[in-house]
Amino acid sequence: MPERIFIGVAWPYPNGPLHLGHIAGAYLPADIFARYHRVKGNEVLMVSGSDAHGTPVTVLADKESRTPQEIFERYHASFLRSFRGLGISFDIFTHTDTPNHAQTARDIFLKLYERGHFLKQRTRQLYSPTLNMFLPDRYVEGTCPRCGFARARGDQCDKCGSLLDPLDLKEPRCKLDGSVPEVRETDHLFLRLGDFEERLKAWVRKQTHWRSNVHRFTLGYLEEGLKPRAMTRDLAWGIPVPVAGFDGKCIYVWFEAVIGYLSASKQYFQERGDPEGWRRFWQGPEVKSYYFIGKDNIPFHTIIWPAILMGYGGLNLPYDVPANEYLTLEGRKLSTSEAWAVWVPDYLERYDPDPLRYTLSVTMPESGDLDFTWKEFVRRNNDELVATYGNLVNRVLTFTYRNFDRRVPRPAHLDARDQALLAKAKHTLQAVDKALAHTSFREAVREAFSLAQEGNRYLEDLAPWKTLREDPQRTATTLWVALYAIAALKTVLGPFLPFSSEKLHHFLGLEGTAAGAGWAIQEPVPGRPLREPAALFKKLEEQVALDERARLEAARVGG
RNA sequence: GGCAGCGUAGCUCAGAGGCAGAGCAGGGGCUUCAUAAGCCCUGUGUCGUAGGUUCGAACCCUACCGCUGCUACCA
Repeated sequence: MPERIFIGVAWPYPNGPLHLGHIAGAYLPADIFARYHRVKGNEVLMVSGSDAHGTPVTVLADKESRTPQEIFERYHASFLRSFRGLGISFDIFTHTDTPNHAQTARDIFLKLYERGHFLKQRTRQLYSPTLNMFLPDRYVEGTCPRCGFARARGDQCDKCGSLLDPLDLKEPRCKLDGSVPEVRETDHLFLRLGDFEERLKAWVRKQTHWRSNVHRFTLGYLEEGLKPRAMTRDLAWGIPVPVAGFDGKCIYVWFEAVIGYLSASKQYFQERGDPEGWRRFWQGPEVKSYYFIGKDNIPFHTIIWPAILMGYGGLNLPYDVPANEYLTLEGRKLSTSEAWAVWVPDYLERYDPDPLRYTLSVTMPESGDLDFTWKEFVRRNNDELVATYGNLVNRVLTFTYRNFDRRVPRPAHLDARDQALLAKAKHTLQAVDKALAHTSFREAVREAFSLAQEGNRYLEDLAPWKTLREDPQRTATTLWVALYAIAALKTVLGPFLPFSSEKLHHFLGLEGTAAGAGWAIQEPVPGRPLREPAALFKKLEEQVALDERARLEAARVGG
């Protein structure tokens, strides 16, 4: 029976192009998961969009003397190209600057307001008269009142480690333009998260299928107690607060960004003339909703978003939040400001998508931070994709194509050795299935590759190039079995390597697409014509690793 | 300061109470269908340090050392 799977993926800030960290942390695992469920015949809705509002966008806009609108549109377009190039298969990738989203966000905000979940509080904050804006804590620096360190941040002193209130800083300066901020009073609406604390605790305790890092982090967070949290900001760029007396203020970007999951779902179905269709992915116990995010987003998805949903009512809470840890690059944390990153648009100019998808799948930071290096990338491409998988496919297909009239050979008696490989292929289909269902992507791809290795061993044992002359029947059988293993590889690697799986599907003489062929091994049909094979992957020069490493170092700023 | 994570073979990492593992690199051999690809053989590690619990500890507990991240506006 088909399942229904909702997949929400982190909403990127459109203040720069996507880099490998974004892909490994959220978009690739979400895409693998979506493709896996689609090929199994399950109904999938995978959504995300640009988080158009928020300070990072306005800061960049100021810096470049452009409007936030221009900035977000530029990078939103870039995101769409990156996803297309990498084969990240969103059903919809929208943004938060749409009337539909604003209306959805206002509706939820007002509902919580009417139900008394908001608290009005007057706060004193630093205001920059030159920038005409209230300054976020991190954009203020000054002298630490405890230890006298001259460059303490607004929220914390990096020297003595004290947590600070920016109002306590001596000689505060604005980090953006160096001006001296002044103190101003301002009213904000605070969401009383405490209203949901007990329900959240009870709910989280039951989510024993969550990854342990996510589960523990969330429980620890809840144990500390939930304080009211400001859900409005003194900003001009965003969704205006729909409550009287809050003119000139906007809804906190995180409050409305998570609502994007819902508004994007509505938009998707509206565009298909089925305005109520979204309900099938948001209501009812038969739908499972997964949220693929980086670890820094955990509390927003396991506490704040569920709290909002509880307050609103009638919609499903997350089923799982398989948050990833961080990908580091050549041993160092990725940093946009220091330009220490591999940008997706750059990557796609020079290389194919599947090698990156493969390397990141194997190096996915599921349980701890993991390091990406260009040397490993080149090695995995050459030793694993080209030599193990690509070469297996190539040697079997070219040998069959040349010696068996360009058709699938007819097998004779299957002996124990043949049966063993067929069994291994079937077992791999199940093992990968199980690993993917549990969002264990590294394990899944390892399982899949062990079949490729087994396939090479099988060929080595049976040596069809030796038996071709004296025993064509034996040779035909060997090749048929090998083709079977390759057909299995095409299926199990499809979610990871969609582009090469489609190629292989074509070479095998199959009609339609690999993505539409089901989670099953397409048994080779004797006599069916094969198509002329070509290499699935390109070998990369060792020099590539050195060049790319040098390119990184050259681009690096500061640090 | 608080919270979290990490420290296992030359390198990158798995493992999580019961004889220390994989891949890569290095060494030796076989093969030639294949993108000079493939296959086999080859691992002497105080599992960060010091204690503790246990018949038994990389694994659990405590302390310490080192590294990292987060601390609520850069995944």
